Amino acid sequence: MASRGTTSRRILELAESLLQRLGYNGFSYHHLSQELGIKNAAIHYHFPTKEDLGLQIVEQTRKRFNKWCNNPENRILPVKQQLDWLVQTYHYNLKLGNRVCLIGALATDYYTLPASMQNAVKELSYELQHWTARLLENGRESGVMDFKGRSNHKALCILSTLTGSLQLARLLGNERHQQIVDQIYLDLNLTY
Amino acid sequence: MASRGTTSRRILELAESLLQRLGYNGFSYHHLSQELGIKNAAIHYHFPTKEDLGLQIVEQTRKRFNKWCNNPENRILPVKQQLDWLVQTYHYNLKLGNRVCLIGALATDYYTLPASMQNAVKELSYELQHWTARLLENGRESGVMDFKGRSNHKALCILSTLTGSLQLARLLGNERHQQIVDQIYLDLNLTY
DNA sequence: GTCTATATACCGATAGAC
DNA sequence: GTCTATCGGTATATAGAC
Repeated sequence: MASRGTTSRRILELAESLLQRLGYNGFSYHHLSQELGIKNAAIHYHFPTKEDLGLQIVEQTRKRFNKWCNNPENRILPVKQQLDWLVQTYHYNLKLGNRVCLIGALATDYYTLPASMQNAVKELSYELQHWTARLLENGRESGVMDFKGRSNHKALCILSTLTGSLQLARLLGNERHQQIVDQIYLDLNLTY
Repeated sequence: MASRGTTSRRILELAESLLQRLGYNGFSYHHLSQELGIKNAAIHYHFPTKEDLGLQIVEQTRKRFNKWCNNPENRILPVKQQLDWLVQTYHYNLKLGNRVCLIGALATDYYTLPASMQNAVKELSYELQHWTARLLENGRESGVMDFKGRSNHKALCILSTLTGSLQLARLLGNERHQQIVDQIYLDLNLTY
């Protein structure tokens, strides 16, 4: 199992990258072993099955997200800066090599995933949606931003947009992503 | 090659369904042959390689889209009805069994696709974006809808939202899709 | 146009030496 | 903790009979 050994971390990091670039069914232990300069048996030592590896990728992302959200320093940040952080998280995927977001990658492969991974990515998306809805609700109440309808629906809408944006960027050009983000801010009566 | 023989059409239809449910790397000739009650060699007779099959799926969708857009009966429809048609196209994927849209499915698998498919899906997304931008531009000029910024950016934003929405629906529940669509209409100062 | 049979490659995974 | 070696399964694809 993966704890914090260097090799484990290198495997996990590369696997996350490949998953978001090629999809869950698009990368293999062979890809990993070649690029890391080790044999596939070594990877199986750290992650016995591909399900173990995939699950840890999702759980790692969940922990990263929840850690940021629960950090008191971040919780007291102005609403707009918290939204900026969310948006930068997506933009970071683009910069790292046209990755799509983890949720989008796993959603399109969803019905081929082991149940443990399905449940984990469901949890992640639920937490993300909940946090974003609260953020927007606060933003509207405090007059920082403006939008119609329920904050929960607007949150779902914005998260869908960010998810789709990284995918369209692959087809229509990376500059499209920033244009879409600008439009989101415009629709919220904000400037990025 | 596939023309209009019954078997070819059955293969193409099932392959399209599997592609949008399981991803390009998530379905096989074995899946197809089992469900159609024929042998995988028969499928190779109609579609020699998986690339041939995948390419025809994309080209079929392109033709379907362009045929609708270029139909004079549809071109004279009120702007809102044309937008409704676009939105229903996405909703239809959901009804057919939680399919994601073709563009979303192929975008996440993009870097594992043969070049011919990459080019075809690029073309499709370009045509879709162009048509949607013109639709929104007309809608705003005629006072049917309202939004800030460039119509081209708003079009990209809405298409991203619809793409992501079918994916989030898998994780958060199908009812989320309609909520997201309602929000899109609300943001356009329209009612669905 | 569909079949049986098979070629070839790659996949995830394991046994056992070091 | 990493290696060599290999198993069993499945993938795409083809040859040739019917």
